[in-house]
Amino acid sequence: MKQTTYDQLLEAAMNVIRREGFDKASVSRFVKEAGVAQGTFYNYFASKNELVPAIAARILDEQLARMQARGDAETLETLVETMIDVTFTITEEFRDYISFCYSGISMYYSFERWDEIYRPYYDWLESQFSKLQRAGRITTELELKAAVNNTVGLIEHAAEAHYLSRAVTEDRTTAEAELKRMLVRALTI
Amino acid sequence: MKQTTYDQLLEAAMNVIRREGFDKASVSRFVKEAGVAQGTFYNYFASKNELVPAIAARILDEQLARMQARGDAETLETLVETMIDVTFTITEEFRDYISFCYSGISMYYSFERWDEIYRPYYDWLESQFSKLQRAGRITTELELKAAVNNTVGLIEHAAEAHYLSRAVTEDRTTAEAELKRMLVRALTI
Amino acid sequence: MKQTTYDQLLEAAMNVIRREGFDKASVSRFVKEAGVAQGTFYNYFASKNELVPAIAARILDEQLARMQARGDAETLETLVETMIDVTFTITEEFRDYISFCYSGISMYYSFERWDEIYRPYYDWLESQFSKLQRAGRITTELELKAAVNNTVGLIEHAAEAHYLSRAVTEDRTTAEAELKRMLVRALTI
Amino acid sequence: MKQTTYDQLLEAAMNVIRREGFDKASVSRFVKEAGVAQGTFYNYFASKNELVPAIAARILDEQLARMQARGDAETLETLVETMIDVTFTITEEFRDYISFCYSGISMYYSFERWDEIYRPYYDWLESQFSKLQRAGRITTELELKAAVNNTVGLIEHAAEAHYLSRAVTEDRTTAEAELKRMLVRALTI
DNA sequence: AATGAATGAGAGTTCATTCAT
DNA sequence: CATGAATGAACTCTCATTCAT
Repeated sequence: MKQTTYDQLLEAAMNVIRREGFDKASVSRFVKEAGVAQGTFYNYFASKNELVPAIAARILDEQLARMQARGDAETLETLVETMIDVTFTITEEFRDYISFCYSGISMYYSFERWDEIYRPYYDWLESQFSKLQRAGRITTELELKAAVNNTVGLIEHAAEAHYLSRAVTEDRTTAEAELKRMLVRALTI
Repeated sequence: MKQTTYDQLLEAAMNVIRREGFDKASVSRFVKEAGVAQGTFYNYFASKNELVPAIAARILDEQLARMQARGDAETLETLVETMIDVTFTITEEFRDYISFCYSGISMYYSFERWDEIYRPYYDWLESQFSKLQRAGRITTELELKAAVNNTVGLIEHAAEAHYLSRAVTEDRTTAEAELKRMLVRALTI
Repeated sequence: MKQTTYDQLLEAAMNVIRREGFDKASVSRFVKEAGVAQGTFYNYFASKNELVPAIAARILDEQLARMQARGDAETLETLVETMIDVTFTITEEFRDYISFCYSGISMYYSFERWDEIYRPYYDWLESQFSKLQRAGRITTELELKAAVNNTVGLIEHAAEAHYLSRAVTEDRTTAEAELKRMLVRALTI
Repeated sequence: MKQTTYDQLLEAAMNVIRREGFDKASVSRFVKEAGVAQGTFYNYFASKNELVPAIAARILDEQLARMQARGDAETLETLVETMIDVTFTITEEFRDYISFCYSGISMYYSFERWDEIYRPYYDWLESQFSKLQRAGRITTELELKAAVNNTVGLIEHAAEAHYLSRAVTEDRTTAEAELKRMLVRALTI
């Protein structure tokens, strides 16, 4: 099955960014990599900036899909473990794009755009938390939405600290274990 | 007392960013705002990029100074409260520069540069945690460095979610309370 | 009665120019406005430039038709009055296209193209002058073709000064009266 | 004496327009001709469009200077003769720029910009007319400002018809004579 | 230490036009 | 006749940086 021009362009853009870094990321590089004309880019993206949320969405979609693929968790421990594991793996895989997306979105878009992209993930987690709460496996001391927010934020921060910062020296297993312990302590009844 | 040209330039840069946004941030704007010649900039900064860590450091120094000004905390609750309060206030005050710094550093520098800037903050918090641990006020279940890292990350994430994202609708007091409760649950004995 | 694609395109182009100005005048705008495909334009116009004389001709045809609709003038005064009145009205109505036509024709075509478009108008006026001359109502001191040329030019210049320039403050009635007086003085026996 | 960069650029732009026509007129051609860098252009002109009124002003300044160089006219005939002669000569000399200026100004500027450029010329002519009127050599039937406006317009139109249109076949002497006769008839007592 | 004119590569974007369907 | 994706040259303009004064 033939790849669409849109996919060609998105993939090319991601390759360029991975290989040459954010600085060299330019429309002219993208189209050269994709093997299409300069003008073709603008048939698919209104501007260069529109590439940024497109990449971000692709990563988050992938992340959520992997979490959902594991099925609904029976316990808080399992849920937290899944989230941590998938987030760390995704962060490792897509480390080269994550800075790019942060920079790009904060530069060119309001944070509402972030929320829009994160929305499915937040909604899914909220429903998971809600279910566990009804099963008596999560504290009712915490407000649900805030807990969701803080959980996602904490896991992401840890994964980024691990994979984007070279200064963190502990191994992944330790980092994940510490993080899990902290989260379970925070959320358990 | 006369302001040094260096300070003039740094302040001018911050004014431009605050007033005109990240996109308009350029050396030519900075020097116009500072009222000096184009070439003068390069007597003080090796390149435009050097401005980014300079601004980041200025913000983090200010943040740490305010935390330290409150004196050593006797309890975990007090420490967490102080950190949350100061971080939220700083994030509010300097919200316009935070994206700029993230973007700039991730674009032009390795994350080691981040660590270097954060180092005094981490060190201070580690000593605070250590002291509280010895006083039996923090769990010994968690590895100290990881706990420090995760704590800073969680607070920062929450503050940024609150001030940089317009989608979060809860008020500051609620956000802070939820965050504190979660952190204390995670860290307390 | 269904409008032909040609007319749709011409009308669309005129709408775009009127609404969005000369700068936005491009084939892609025209076809979007007309609701046809990009390629369709080239079934009706050899190139974008061909639109310019098409619009110019449409305006001049309309102008001449209105003058002729008033019937043959018996006196110089009546003729001059008719010409002035119609020219001022047309200039007002089509002011948005006049710059476009001037620019476009001078850019892409020789002035012979102008003459070609103006030819029917000149010919008609020459016959009118000739008739009045024979009736002893126009001086024979002036060479006919030159007088025709100068008359058309003077009236057009005045109308454009009135409607395209905001600096002219006199009202239309005054401007027309002064112009008529001047022309009659120049042409009368 | 060394030519300033500004003059180099203006002259280069005029050469390019004369040699290659309006279509090829682009900033990159101008700077190549002037032998300076692309960016240098923007040290002297805020945008490409700013070149247009600059050229227009240069031409009109030259025209007025030549008219004034002939000294104050004693009779209407002399004044009209001078104006016609100078305008025809200037139009011939600068014929290649005149379309460019018309197009450019009408495209990018309000007509107020035209008035601004023409102002010194109008003012001078008004004072000349006024003087001749007091000397009993010009009719008082016509309103002064309108007469000035119409006179300038008529002469310009005739000169442009002569030099920009290839269809006009009469020689310059005849064209000038006809024009003069018409104007004197219109303005004389 | 300060100046600011000059640099020139390269950015994002637009556009008229083509052509296979 | 109509389509619209693809083209790619050309455009204006910005920018960080240099260097003679």
